[in-house]
Amino acid sequence: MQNKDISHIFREIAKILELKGENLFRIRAYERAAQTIEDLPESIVKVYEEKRLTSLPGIGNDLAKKVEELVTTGLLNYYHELKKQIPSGVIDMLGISGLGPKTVKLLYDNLGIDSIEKLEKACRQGSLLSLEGIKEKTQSNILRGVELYKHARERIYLHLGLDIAEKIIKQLKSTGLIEKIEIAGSLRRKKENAKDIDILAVSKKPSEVMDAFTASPLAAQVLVKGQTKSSVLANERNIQVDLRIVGEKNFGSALMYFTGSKDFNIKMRQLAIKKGYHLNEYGLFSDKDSFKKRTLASKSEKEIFSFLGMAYIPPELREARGEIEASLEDNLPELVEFGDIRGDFHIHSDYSDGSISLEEIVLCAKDKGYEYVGICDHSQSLKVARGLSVSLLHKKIEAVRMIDNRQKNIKVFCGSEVDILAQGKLDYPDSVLKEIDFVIAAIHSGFKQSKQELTQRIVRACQNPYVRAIAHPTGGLRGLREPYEIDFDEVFKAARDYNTALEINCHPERMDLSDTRAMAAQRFGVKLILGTDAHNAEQFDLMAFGVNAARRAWLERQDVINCLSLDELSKWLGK
DNA sequence: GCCGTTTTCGGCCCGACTGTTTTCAGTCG
Repeated sequence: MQNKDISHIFREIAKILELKGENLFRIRAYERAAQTIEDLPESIVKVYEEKRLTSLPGIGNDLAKKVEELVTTGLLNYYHELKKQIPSGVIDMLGISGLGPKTVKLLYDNLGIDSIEKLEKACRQGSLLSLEGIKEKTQSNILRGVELYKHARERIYLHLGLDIAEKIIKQLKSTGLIEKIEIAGSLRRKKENAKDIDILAVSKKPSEVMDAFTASPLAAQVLVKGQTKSSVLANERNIQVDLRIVGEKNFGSALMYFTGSKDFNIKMRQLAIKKGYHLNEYGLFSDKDSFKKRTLASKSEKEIFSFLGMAYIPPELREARGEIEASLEDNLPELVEFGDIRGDFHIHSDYSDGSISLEEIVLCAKDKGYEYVGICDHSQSLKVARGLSVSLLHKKIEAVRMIDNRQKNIKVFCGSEVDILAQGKLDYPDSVLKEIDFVIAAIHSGFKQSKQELTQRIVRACQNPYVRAIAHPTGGLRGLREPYEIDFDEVFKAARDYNTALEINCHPERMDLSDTRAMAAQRFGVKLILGTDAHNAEQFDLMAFGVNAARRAWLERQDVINCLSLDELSKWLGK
């Protein structure tokens, strides 16, 4: 039973309870617990075994018992009973935008609609009009929701989301109606993927901006259009874009609200209440009553945090994972910044499957202002990526040495991304490994092995005296291949004890370790290393996304190998 | 169902937009 299985079951329970019209706060308790378990950087089974379940936020006695039942029996009787009451197709209908529990229940109870297919048919036949409170407009909106559902929009990578957002911002600015505009939402928090794009702007003519936005050539479809808030589907990737207009004096509070996360907002508002204030997107107020209230802060986020006695919380941390408490105690981490990065290690040259030469790599690294660069090509077994035979590796070592000798302002290391073979042996013998400056070990085969076998392979690699890091430790390819299962405690322990770094692979399809895993690793005492896995010149830019993930993982400079000075790095390489 | 520096009971974030109403419920973020 994995964390994601249990969080899935809790979410399903929440949906069924919604359909049954249960107490909203009870429903939210299940959703909150699901989120806690999903974000949990360690195995819920371990938390259960160590009797720490009720110490998790949002998990009390009752939910702890349910987790226990799931962990020990693999089943949950309560869930089983609930599922009997509502067909699964009815639960699926909740996934349709604009269709909530009340309407779904109405459709199911009165028309027996228990699947999205039946819903679509009923809309087309006009059957919904027989119901009280549903007229032509609602029916066509539901049908539109069904259409959108069928062309399911997936979450998009951060870099693509930022790209689309920039285009829209550029277009809006060109209207001349905008005084100030910023990306908010999960993109501002630098979350690795986004389900929508949130933009906040200041304008004296909000309704004209709304007209321009909804009529934009970049918008394929208008979902909602109001005085100060509109949503469209972008013609690129069909992603939803929300635009909100506020006054200059509310910009800070609106930016905070619109940046989220949702859980962060809830906690902030609760904190404001506890201190006797009232917080919403228009500001921090002395009182909820609109006649008595005075504005305490609203213009900038800093002002609001400061009035609440808090240190400024960078957007990347705003996930309700303890940052509010840390901020109140003035105990926030000093997050690593892009400017702290002094080099990149995980780069492939045209010796194996990269498209750039050694010389070009050095130029790219200099261009980034790096002090050092490691060139890692694949090892001999990885034939598909033209892994280097021992003799070719020797040639490459020679070539790198020659280039390095010619450099004044940058140190060039010869590295290798060495396969961890099925039994945990490395793809070059130690006698060869010791000639390489930087060995990063990786699993590229045998993904189907058991959790124990995969864990042992990585542990053995960590223990090898020549291995300095483990590349993409969980092996997932987003949307393509599920990560393999490993025992993180064991891997973290080996990495810490043998001073082997774990990579945050910056490639958007990898992002491995993820932010929450990297956070867990750091708390275990493991060092992290950022690697772009660049195979061409453009991919050097992916480092920024690794820094984003590192910041979301609460990492400071001393946690990240790429921040070491050349001297410190050389010492570390010597293990 | 959770949770506690006002509380072990009685709260639980809050406002915009929509459609169907004639003051509001449902949905969303």
